[in-house]
Amino acid sequence: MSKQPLPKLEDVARLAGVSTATVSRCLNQPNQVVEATRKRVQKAVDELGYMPNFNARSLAAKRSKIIGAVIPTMENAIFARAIQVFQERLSEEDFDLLVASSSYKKDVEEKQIRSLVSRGVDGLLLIGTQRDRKIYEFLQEREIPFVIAWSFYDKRDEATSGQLVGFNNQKAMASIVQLVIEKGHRKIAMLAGIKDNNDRASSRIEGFKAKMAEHGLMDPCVIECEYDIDKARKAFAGMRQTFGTPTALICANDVLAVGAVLEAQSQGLNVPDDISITGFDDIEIASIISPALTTVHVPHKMLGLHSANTLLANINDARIADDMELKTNIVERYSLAEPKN
Amino acid sequence: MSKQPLPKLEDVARLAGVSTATVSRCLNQPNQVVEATRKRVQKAVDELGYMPNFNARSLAAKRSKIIGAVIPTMENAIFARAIQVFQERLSEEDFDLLVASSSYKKDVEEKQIRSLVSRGVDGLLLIGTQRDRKIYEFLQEREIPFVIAWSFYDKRDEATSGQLVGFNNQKAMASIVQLVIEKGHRKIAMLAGIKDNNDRASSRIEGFKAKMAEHGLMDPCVIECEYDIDKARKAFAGMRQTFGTPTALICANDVLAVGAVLEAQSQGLNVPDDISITGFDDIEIASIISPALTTVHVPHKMLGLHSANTLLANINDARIADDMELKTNIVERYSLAEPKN
DNA sequence: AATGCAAATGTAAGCGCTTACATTGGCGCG
DNA sequence: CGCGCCAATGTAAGCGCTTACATTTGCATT
Repeated sequence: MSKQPLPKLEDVARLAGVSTATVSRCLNQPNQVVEATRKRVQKAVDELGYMPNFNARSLAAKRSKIIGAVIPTMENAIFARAIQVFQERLSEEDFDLLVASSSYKKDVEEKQIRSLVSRGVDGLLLIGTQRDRKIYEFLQEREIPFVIAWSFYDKRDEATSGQLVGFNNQKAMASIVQLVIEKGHRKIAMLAGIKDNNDRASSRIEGFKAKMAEHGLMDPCVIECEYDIDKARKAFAGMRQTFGTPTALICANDVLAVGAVLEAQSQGLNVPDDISITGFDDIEIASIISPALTTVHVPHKMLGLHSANTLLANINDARIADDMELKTNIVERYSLAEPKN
Repeated sequence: MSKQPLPKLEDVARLAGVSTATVSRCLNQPNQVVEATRKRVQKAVDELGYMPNFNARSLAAKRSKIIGAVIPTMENAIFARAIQVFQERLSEEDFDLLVASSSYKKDVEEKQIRSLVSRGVDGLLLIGTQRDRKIYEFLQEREIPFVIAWSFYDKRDEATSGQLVGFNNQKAMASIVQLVIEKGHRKIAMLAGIKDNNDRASSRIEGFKAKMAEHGLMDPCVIECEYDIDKARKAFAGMRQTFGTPTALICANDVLAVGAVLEAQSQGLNVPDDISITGFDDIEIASIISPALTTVHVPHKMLGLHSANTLLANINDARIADDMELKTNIVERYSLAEPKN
């Protein structure tokens, strides 16, 4: 059974007795075509089982109805969830989603961005602001709308064109540190994310340090660790050995916090009686682990939704939408308490 | 700053003093071009910052180097993880991934498949076998290679062309039910997934029922429930009210099991002393919740990887790769014990 | 030096659409 | 009844590549 040639626009035109231009209009700007012909064309389309060839369309029309997204990894629930909503929203507007993941690697991300642009994406979703200036220039030169999700800064670095849809990582982290300090903790350490090429991780560390300094707690212990439960366990174990055990451990995200909790418990520590541990993100595991984590709630789905809306606005109106700051809030559960000693 | 026209293949050809065909060959079959010219062309490419237009390429060459995937949802960690690996593998072969999610809806899935085909994808990843026969016909007619992940059956339904890369859901479920029965349980109920348009969910239910019947335990209680912790809690609560409390609850996946555990605990039941609860999938939360779940381990990443390999094989060799059955295994943790009474 | 052949390169016809511009036709109005 | 105008449709020129086929080149043979 060999592939019979698929019907093309021309075949539809012939069958309907109109020109290709009219068929094209029926498909793309139906209101420019009078009802009678539109119906005739529709009939021909149905009869032939015609489906447009999007590559040809993209080539001729110079728009692809494809949005590209480069995220660090889909294994991280926070991105998966946001991407899911992002995609659903785009789908409503007949855009499809080309995804790539960079595994947090700068050069991989750059390659992927270029590849997506080569594919003629109409817009791009990126995570965080930290990347080579030349990439921003590249995108601007080609006039590709893009939004940067997850980060938000009050003052913009000029280099980052594109729209920001995110939250202030530094402030959010500072707020939970503030809470921990208010509970009476002084010996506080941080289990942080890897800050290389990751402005969210850096900002959270800054937020921690700044708030500590504000209370006269200088040079606190900060250990960077990859996003992984087991690595977090080891990192926490190492921290205890090297720096001793803090009364409170601030984690840059819930996965690290879960690792720390698990390790603390297996080392015979009671959370929160012996050590308080806080998370960041408020993903599912935060409320499943026992004790449930006191953590910073991040509106992941909102991030996905607003990123989509902002991007669509920029594509359709060619008018630059505003940056959007989303709010986080602390959800207090049971992993944070006043220090016992 | 208006968009200056991007360099095209012709510009490169002119600058390098060769024909467009040669440039094209340099890019696609470099070994057909002699070293000297190749270098000259490369220089021109670099100088102009030339990037090929993939839409034009796809149109002319009739292959897009894009793979499509339609999954139920990315919010489900099992799919997200598999897709991540799938994408990484494709990326190695310079394929990009167009993803769509169907939210478990049959008609949405169909629409997305058609859209992806319109985009000219070179291959397709689908989840599970259960869909309209006409979709299979559609795909076959157009000779689009596709693999169906997550399901595996010893005997193939003829309608499902495409390759299967999955595991036998029925057998896997039967094996854990067997274990539960061996522990001495007789009053066993199941918290199942929604089986509409979902052969994995159906198979797991069948596996449960068959194994129960094998031990003379007829008409066991089976309640279907959406993939959601809170809904699982309510479903379990409802089950207790209507059918009483089983000594063991088999859940169709870990998310449902976690919901059941949480609800059981909040109703004052001890897991596993008062009730044993088993999961399925072995995702992260299975080992984080306390008690950690005894569950069926599914090799999600393998699923993603082998799906990619199978698909690539079918695309490149135009030779149909074999179906692939992956093995699951039971991981015993602490949520299953012998019944006390 | 003439010959043959394969390897390297060039020529040009599409791939299936969109859209600027040209043409047609219907209708209100003087 | 003829004119002008606008809405509906048609014509045809690309969009930026790939590739079948034609041509040229280089080189080993005789």
